Amino acid sequence: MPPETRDALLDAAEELLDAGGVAAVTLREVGRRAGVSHNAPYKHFASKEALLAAVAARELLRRRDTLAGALAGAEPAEVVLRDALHRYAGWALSYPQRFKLIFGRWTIDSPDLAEAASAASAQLVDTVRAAQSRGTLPAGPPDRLAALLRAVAHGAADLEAAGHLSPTGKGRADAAGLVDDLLAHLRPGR
Amino acid sequence: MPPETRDALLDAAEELLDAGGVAAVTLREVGRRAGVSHNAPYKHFASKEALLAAVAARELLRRRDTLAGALAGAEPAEVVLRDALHRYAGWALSYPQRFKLIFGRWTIDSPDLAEAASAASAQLVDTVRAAQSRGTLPAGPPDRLAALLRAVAHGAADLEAAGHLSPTGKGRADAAGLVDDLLAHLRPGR
DNA sequence: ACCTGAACACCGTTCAAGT
DNA sequence: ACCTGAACACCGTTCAAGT
Repeated sequence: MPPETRDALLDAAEELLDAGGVAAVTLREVGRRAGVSHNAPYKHFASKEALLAAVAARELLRRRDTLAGALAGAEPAEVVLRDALHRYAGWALSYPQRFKLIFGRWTIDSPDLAEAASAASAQLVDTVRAAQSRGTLPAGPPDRLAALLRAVAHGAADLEAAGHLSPTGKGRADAAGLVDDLLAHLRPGR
Repeated sequence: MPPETRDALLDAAEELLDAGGVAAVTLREVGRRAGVSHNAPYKHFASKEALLAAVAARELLRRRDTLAGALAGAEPAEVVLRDALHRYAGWALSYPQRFKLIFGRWTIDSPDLAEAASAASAQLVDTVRAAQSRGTLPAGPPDRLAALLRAVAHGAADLEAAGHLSPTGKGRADAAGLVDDLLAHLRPGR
């Protein structure tokens, strides 16, 4: 285990991010919490922006792994798919600051990250294809269908996190419910 | 016209926001651009956060007006609806920083804003209801259907802005296309 | 290779004045 | 009522050293 300060810095940054948003993560406070000088971070990250990118990268890789686990399940494709979309929305609502960090500035051009993202995306497309051949999703290009499903999960979670989902109580919708609505509308033969 | 410095400050803040994101809007630079001392903003806004909230508020009210215009069109409901959703996504992609500001921190609890948001939402629901009675949208609670449509437009635009929409070229999707896909899937009788 | 302390330019906010 | 200038505490980043 070479650099253990590096992990301590990442942990401290993530903690500050979760607690107070990106504005609260301060290089100096990160150093303080990691027990090093206000200036040691520069030996591990080129800048504050680079530290934030590393936090985002770590979280994205974690997400990729849990998605892979969910999609590898033995259940029918439509169940696995619904579960994965619910998890996506649940994650966004549980860690809104990480969610916003990751999608707020996709200047993260590291090849591992791009690869992680496209691997996750490919897995989702595979599951969509499986559901299509089971007749639980309509025909059509599976990648567009996957993008549509993901857009709903993403948008509904973002709107719910921002409090923009029907604040008035009548037909109250939450992100998971909207995902279910879409899946129901997509079910063929009705 | 009472306070014309106030508008100058809002304009300067918006300019900085569009150019460099929320991190680039600095109270001192805002003052500089507005031709006042680094400190005059405090006579018009309680804090930097309050200035940003006012920028978000102004943009939200503008949006409400253009949405109202689009929804008041004489065309068939499904055309008006499609147009409004396309405009929503187009706005998000044209002004990503304003979009992120507005949905990034919905602590904007001013009553005018809440009212503007819910008025816009009600108009969208009305259009959905009209499309339903024309038979171009499936039955079901119109507010949930409206939330679903908005979630797709919102999520697809956010993902496209972040570069997360199928970076690989095959079944390439953009926000407007995903909105169209959803409307096509929702068309009853097929 | 990793860390420290001083230093610089910048920022948000407050305060005592000015008109 | 609106604005200014000095001041304070804080921050990102750089630099010259230390081990």
